Amino acid sequence: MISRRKDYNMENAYDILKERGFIEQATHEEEIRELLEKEKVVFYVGFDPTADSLHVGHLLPMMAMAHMQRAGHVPIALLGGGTAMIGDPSGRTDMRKMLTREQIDYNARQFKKQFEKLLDFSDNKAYMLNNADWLMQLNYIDFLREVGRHFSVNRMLTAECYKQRLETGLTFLEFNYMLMQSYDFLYLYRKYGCKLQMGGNDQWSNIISGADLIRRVEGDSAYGMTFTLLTTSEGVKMGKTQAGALWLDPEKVSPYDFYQYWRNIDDRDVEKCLSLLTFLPMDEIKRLSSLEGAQINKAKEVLAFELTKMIHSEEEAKKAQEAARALFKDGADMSSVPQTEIDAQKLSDGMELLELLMLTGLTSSKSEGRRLIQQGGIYVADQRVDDVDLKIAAKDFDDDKTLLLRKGKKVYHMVKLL
RNA sequence: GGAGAGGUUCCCGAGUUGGCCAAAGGGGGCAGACUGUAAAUCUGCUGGCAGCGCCUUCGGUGGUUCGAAUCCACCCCUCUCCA
Repeated sequence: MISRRKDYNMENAYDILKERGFIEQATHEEEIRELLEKEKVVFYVGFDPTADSLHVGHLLPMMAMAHMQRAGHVPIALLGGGTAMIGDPSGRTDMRKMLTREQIDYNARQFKKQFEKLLDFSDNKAYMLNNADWLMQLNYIDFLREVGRHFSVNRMLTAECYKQRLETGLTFLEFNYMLMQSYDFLYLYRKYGCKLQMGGNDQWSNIISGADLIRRVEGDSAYGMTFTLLTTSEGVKMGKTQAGALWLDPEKVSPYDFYQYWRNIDDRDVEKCLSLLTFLPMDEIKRLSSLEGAQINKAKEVLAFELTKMIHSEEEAKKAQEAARALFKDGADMSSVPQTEIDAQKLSDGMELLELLMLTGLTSSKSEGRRLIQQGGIYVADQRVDDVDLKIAAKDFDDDKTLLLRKGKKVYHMVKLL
């Protein structure tokens, strides 16, 4: 059993994904394995371009694509610019907002930068496409005649993805989503020879119907696979923070905060995250995640470092790690702690701490700050504050004109005097 | 188009004999204790502001009233059944 997988070069991409826990369902497990063994396979994953950055939820499919590419296959990142104009009803209770072409194009450029961290787009080793390019010019009658006739409404109605919406209501607009997405697969099959679609588990129905369409229209086999949902041990989607999603864009979530997110994950999620979100070899992951008690913190550091390095850069990862160590242990460099610069003039007759807290974004209102102080949750230069009306003046700053604020145990913010 | 049900604070969800409702309860979130920058547990907080008072909030707009989330009118939206 163990020796079977000594030779990593021979490893099948399917086995890698399987071993690392990516795969939830597959249409034809054995056939897919074989296909990946024999051929250079073009495959695609759809992404919804409604936000201006990818987030942690996208990381899992991105990693899967990267593993596949490393094994010699060709990923297509398909942006749903056209389907975004319809909105996928799968598992949703609300209708999705519609975006303009300009917004989608802008988002696409942001996505591309982030994809490039993990995928190599040179020499057609990967593609990024937008389905608006072919969906927008479809002719309704032609489409119905070519694609629509292959879909049975009876069967669609029994599809899992519509179950919920059948109870709460589903518009015809959204009902069409499945046809659009199936057509995408067909289009990619014809144009790029794409034979495999992967996606989140909520896409299962759409994926199967696309593969079916290819079988019917082209008489060739097409396959589908869905990924595990990246959830915390609590069963909640990973990557939700109080501020919203954990974005990959450093403008939206600083590398330090990104690092800290992973540094702080639940013990029980360490192994899963390491195997799904890093390229570390499995035996190393096994070793790290079997660490006991406080030792597991080492594994969390590795996880945080690896991920920050991959998404941002090795330099940012180092800075974040040093900053974190400096704050929580005793170290030197604090340059990466989130920082706010403030004009010395504003402090000339002292500024209320409550106001400073708001300036730094540590609190969103004075009431909140007041509450935190009353509960002993605010520290200035490592001293717990007990006076709600405390004023901060220039003399409170260090020699290097900085002042460290802290909220709770681990939210730090540096104020720098100008 | 017809008949019903409903839109409440971050979410779910009470509240409709008009005042005692900034609005029960739960969830989530934040903070404190405990710890390992973890989990579990316990405690507190959870609309805003120049804190015992004031201001904005219960789909929208007007109205009745000393006073409305609660009553009336019109409008918007959602769902269910019928066509």
